[in-house]
Amino acid sequence: MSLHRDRPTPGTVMLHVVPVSTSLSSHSSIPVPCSSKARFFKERDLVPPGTFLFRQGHPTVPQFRLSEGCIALSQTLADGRRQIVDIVGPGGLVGIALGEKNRMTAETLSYCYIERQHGDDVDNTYSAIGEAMKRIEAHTVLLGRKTARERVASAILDLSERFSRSQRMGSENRVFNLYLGRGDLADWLGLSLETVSRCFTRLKRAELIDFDDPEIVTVLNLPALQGIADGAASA
Amino acid sequence: MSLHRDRPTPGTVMLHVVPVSTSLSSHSSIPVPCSSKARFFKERDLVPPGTFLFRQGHPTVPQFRLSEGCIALSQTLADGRRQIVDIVGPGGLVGIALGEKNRMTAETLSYCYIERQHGDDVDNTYSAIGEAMKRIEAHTVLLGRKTARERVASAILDLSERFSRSQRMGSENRVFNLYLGRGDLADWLGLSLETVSRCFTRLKRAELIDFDDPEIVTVLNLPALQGIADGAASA
DNA sequence: CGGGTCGTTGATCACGGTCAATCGTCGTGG
DNA sequence: CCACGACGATTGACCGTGATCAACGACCCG
Repeated sequence: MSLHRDRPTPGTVMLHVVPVSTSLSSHSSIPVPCSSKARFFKERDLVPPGTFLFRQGHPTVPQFRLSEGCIALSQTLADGRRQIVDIVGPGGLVGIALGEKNRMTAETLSYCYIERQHGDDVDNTYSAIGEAMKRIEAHTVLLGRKTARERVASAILDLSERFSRSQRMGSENRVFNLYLGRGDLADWLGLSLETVSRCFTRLKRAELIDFDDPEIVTVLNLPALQGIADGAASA
Repeated sequence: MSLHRDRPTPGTVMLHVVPVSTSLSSHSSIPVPCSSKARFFKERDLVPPGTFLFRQGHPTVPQFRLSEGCIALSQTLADGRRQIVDIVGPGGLVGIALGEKNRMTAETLSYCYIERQHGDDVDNTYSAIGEAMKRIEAHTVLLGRKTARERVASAILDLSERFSRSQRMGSENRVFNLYLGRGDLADWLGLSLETVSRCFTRLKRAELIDFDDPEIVTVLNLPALQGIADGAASA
């Protein structure tokens, strides 16, 4: 199999993976409250892309750590508008729920290795929460105040930092895998699918990035991208 | 004095208030790193509106709890665009920094009572962080996917819940104080000042809200407002 | 070969931003 | 006491960014 994004009959693999409800009925999940005293033995699992680890409004599930892969946390309005609130990469914590119901839907965007997070690993948990806060705060500024071009540039830089393989920074050409499709990017950046696509095309034509496969991107001019992302007044 | 928003010579009162730099020079602040082992005796202080408790990029300051009042946490881009990331009300935690530099600027929007947060008050801290997460996540959806009218309706509901005095919910008419001016609301909601003003006018004409003083608002039709805020398809 | 999904590109439109004028309130000083 | 300027809110006229609608091509799989 070449890559992700080939959802292999969603739901089948979930049976032995994580104790969450995949189906819409909630009776199959193990409703472990997020008690601070609960202890979990460490467990590691491989989850295919397109898997819903938990869904908005369903009972809370213990938090776990993503050791490899990419997961989208999203929230959906009544009429279907979707907003991806955070993109979680390796090392990130998923399931910071702190309530009885999930406020989020978590979907894997690639093959993911996930493992239970020990409740007593306080330092690790705390720093992961800090990282998540930092990301979401920056994203708030992006959504509230940046233009489409700035948003896309920011996203490319963010993802390139987190997902570039062989980060030999000597040559400034970072190649990396956007685990998000154009539609996912749109739902993350608060734009429409078409606008995202157009921005990619423009950045490509400006030779700031390059791509053949629309999901594998090369950063050609990092400083210029950074300038755009930071809102440097460009002519 | 009638209310807030009459900045009484900013900076003068800070001398004995919080160990943060009010002036732009950072030598006057006590650069207490956010060590988890640090203990602070509880201390309570009254801070006037328009006070900057700390600024983006300055050394971190110990976190404290807002027992009364309203504080805006904002981030500013290089070219001056400002985004208010969170509005903190009574009970909220301020200064969840977790780094060496503040990512935020904190400005009081009213007279505020602030008190030191005990580092060992883990339960309280944890739940406050959870609340902050919840707010900022909801705000992400607002910024990414809601229309101007929906944003303003959401903001009014949010603030009315948090700041309505005499919350006798029997009569559904909640009167409350927007501690934010139109410009602050704009920077919070990712809109322009004028758009915010227009939305207020429209909601007033539709008799969903009422106000004479533009900062003191009465909610006249809560369910309808809720419908708009949630994106219910309105004719 | 046909149907599905995803990405790109074009044409058009509308929501909300920008620019600008006006009004009311407040504080200050002549 | 009133004139003046500063500030905030409101309202109007206009414009531009990005959404929407639509067509098309590439690719994958059955």
